Amino acid sequence: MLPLTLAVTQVHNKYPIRYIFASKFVSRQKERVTLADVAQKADVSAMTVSRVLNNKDGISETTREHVLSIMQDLGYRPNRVARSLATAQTLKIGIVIPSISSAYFGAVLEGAERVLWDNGYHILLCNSANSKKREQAILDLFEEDRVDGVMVFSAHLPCDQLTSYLKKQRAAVAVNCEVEPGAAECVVTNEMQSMSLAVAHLLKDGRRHLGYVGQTINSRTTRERQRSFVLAMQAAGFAPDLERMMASDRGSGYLTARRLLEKAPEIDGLICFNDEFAAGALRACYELGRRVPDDVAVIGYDDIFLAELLTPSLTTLRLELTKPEVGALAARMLLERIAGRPTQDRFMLKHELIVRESAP
Amino acid sequence: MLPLTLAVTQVHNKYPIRYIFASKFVSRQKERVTLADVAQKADVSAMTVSRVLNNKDGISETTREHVLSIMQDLGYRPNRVARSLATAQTLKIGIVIPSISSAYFGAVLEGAERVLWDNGYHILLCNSANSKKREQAILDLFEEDRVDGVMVFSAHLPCDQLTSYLKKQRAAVAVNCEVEPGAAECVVTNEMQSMSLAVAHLLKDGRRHLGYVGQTINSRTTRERQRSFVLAMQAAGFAPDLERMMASDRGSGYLTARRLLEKAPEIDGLICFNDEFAAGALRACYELGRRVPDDVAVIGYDDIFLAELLTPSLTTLRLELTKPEVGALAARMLLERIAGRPTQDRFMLKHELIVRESAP
DNA sequence: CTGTTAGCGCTTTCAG
DNA sequence: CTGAAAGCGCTAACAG
Repeated sequence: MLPLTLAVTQVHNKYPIRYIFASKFVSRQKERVTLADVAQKADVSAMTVSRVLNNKDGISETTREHVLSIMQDLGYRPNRVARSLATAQTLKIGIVIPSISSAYFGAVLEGAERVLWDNGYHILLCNSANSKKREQAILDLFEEDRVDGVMVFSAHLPCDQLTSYLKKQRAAVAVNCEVEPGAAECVVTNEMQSMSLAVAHLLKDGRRHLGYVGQTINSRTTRERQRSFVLAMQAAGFAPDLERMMASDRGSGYLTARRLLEKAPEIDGLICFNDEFAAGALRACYELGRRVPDDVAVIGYDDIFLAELLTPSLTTLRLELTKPEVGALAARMLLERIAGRPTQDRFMLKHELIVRESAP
Repeated sequence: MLPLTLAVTQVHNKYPIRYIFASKFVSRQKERVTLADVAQKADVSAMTVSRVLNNKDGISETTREHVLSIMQDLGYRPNRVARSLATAQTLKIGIVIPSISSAYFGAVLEGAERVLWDNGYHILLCNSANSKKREQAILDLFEEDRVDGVMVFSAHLPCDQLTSYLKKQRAAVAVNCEVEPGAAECVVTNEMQSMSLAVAHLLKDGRRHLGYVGQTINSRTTRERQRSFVLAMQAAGFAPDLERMMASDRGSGYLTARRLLEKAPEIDGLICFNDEFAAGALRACYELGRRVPDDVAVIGYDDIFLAELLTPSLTTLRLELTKPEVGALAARMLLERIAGRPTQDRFMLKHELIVRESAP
């Protein structure tokens, strides 16, 4: 399509490490001013420049000013790569996320980024694209990058594997993952509590035929949410009715809801894995001539930005923390751990029900 | 709120570089197997190990197998920091994005990540949070990180400053930014073309009182889209009517549309900066009792995932490339440039009008 | 086919 | 208060 051919790069999988041999035709690093250049021009030792750079005590004010002005003149920028090698600290955090483009993870990431940036850390971001293999490859590479810590969101790796990968890292925080305690700090949502809220809300309204529009992607949240639906229904005295549960992958909330409603037309209440699925469900109801909320009530999860703008506006389960706050919390926990201070190692977050038009 | 106190870190702004002095109480790097360890155990020189690692020719099969097995045994992972220092290549790309959580940028980012990962590059991601100061700080830090290239999306820095920052980088691609040619490759949208499509579509429908719901955030796209609206209206023979244009920042598309409709009730067609704004406009129409599209037609930009799920489904301007494709294109251009092969240095992308219910 | 030497640009450590 | 020497873990450039 595009007039671009790429440098040939090869991935060698026989290696214990995933190693990519990049093209040789790479332009060399630009010539850059080094600390030694500054030292020479300022007529002091490299160490003096280094001390000024790191704001160490025991430097006379005159020398300091002098060195600083030379740094200015030369447009000196310290080389963090060299610095990292010498100090065994990279000031980088590796983040693994199942999907960058999801509204949910994007918002969480934003909160984490803010906290990390404010504390001098940079983010190395990788998208696992909902693949276990890639999660493993990414975590391995983070080890090679010698990141100071990693954050994992909604991992697909099973508990034992994830645990062993995280143990190899300097510090780790897992958000909505299953990990053995000790391997990483952990932020998780209380899925049973939230699902109970939703189910109770629909039942108290006199609805009796609830359906669940789930997601198939393999993660703690998808599993727990589905399991909780069954449990909550049972707790309310209903036999689990698998006919009224249907799951599919991202993007097909609309189709799934539509098939579900066609298969089980008696359904009068739908709980959807997230707000995007719920939006699809609203559309499906509309097309099938089912009025919302009169015929079918719809509840989503996450309270995304558009939830209150939909018509009817969406009743949804909102986390007690905003999504950026969740990211920020996880980031703060990671920083604590990097600093060697142990913190509470498991945060459990609740949802609250935001009642709007789709399920009053 | 949370039982967490942070390691005290300070940002010193008097320095020419933004330098953060992190806490001293940082846990040291885990003891790790080095290349020298492997060499010793395998009873070969470091260079032999290095050659095996890099898949160089001129190694006997036996030695290679032997070294590989020792690497396995020891669980060796090469240190990319050291490698970067020695080779002056980091295999990292710095990305500056105005907002991670926006559906638009998230999708673009995802495409870029995929291409970069496939070619062995990692992403250093920073959120400029729509701040010029932060953009500058980020670009400075990318220089210190010695990234192999940078990608900038919808920068806020004015053309001349952005140009000078990008010139200092090894390679750069700017997406929807104004940059002097040569400083960076560039992918931009043709705003005049797209706005003309939208305006023509509404006018041919007999509508005469068009309004524009804009965004105030300072970027090429916001400026161009607004300017194009005026120009397109003039070209169609209407005097520019500033009364029918209103802009606000992110999140308040609903409010802006509402105020606009109250101020200029004769409006029968709205063009909105993006689909989220358009969703707000739909809601505003609903609340004001204006039927869409009968009383007011609404057009958005981007064709986000939810656009066709809204009721009425949204007529919108979709780029000829999907958002991930835009990211992927930009990433490929960057890789070409890193490889030293010059490519076309400006891509101009068109929009097409996706006609749905909100403006048939 | 394999080894030796000398850095990459910074910081740690020890002297003065 | 400042400097000299050694090294972080790897690779480039020569030898052999």
